[in-house]
Amino acid sequence: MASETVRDRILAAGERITPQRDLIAGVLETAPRPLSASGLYEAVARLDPRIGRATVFRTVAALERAGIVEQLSLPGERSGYLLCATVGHHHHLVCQRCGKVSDLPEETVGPFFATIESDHGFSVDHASFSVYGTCAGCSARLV
Amino acid sequence: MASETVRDRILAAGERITPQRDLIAGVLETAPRPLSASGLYEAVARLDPRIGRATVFRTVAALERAGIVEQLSLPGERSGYLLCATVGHHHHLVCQRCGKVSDLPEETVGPFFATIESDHGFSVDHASFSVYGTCAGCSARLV
DNA sequence: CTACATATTGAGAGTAAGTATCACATACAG
DNA sequence: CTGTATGTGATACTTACTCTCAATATGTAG
Ligand SMILES: [Zn+2]
Ligand SMILES: [Zn+2]
Ligand SMILES: [Zn+2]
Ligand SMILES: [Zn+2]
Repeated sequence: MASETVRDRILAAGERITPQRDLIAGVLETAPRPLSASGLYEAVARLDPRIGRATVFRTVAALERAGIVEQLSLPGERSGYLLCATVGHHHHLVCQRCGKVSDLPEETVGPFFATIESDHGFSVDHASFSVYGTCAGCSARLV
Repeated sequence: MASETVRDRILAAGERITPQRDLIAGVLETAPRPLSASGLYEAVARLDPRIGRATVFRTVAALERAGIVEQLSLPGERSGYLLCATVGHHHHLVCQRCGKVSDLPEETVGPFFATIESDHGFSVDHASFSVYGTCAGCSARLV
């Protein structure tokens, strides 16, 4: 089901489906946490060594265009590629203990942007950020 | 004065002062907007062509350790290096029209993090983000 | 002021991410 | 089924760092 959904989302975005895209989306879909460029390339190459490096990056770009993949980037760290269940641009909570990434819903972020607009006269077009910390599950386990 | 202040901040952080660090900090200090890796390196090399590439990056790292420089990074864009007046880790509003970067004060960000903690049980350690949009000055000019 | 331990520098090689090119292959609309 | 727009793989290239190491400079202790 999930696999079909990703396929559908790719098609719905007007992007073509190819075996390579299917495979790469599958790798991202089953990864428990964001994959680095090399991690993704290696995982893909393990399943099909014929896939070229460029295809991996082009596919990630296509999946980003389709709103299926988000790229996380943090200063001083390698960026990570992440397949998101949430449709459209959004933000993330990244647990530094278990690596789990959860989507930050609009209703949490909206009021923050509203504050920025009212307090600073700054009209927000776009933001891309991830918040790092400890998730509820890991906090519970630490008690 | 500002130059002395940066020097003092470097020393206060337990980092050594060298002519190269002084020069690089000066370039960052006078830049009207964040400099890319190559932009910074070229600007520095113009003032002293003997400075090595590695020294530029090592100096930026030292200035980051001293809390003087922040690195902005956004998926799909080259990262930018920025000398901040605000001491300590903080966040930025980046105007997409004039390039101006302003510091986002803690009182704007704090309640947002508090919401994340209360709504998601996620305890925030660290976040690094920049919000892109149009600053008050540019908005006024557009009326 | 001098000497010394320790940190920093510059040159240059090395690594990793990502892009460009182009001949060949394939998805999919008609 | 066919044609064309699009995607693919090999490979070379670019950009952004990082590493190494001998030479040098810094700041401190005497
Ligand atoms: Zn997501
Ligand atoms: Zn966790
Ligand atoms: Zn700042
Ligand atoms: Zn502006």
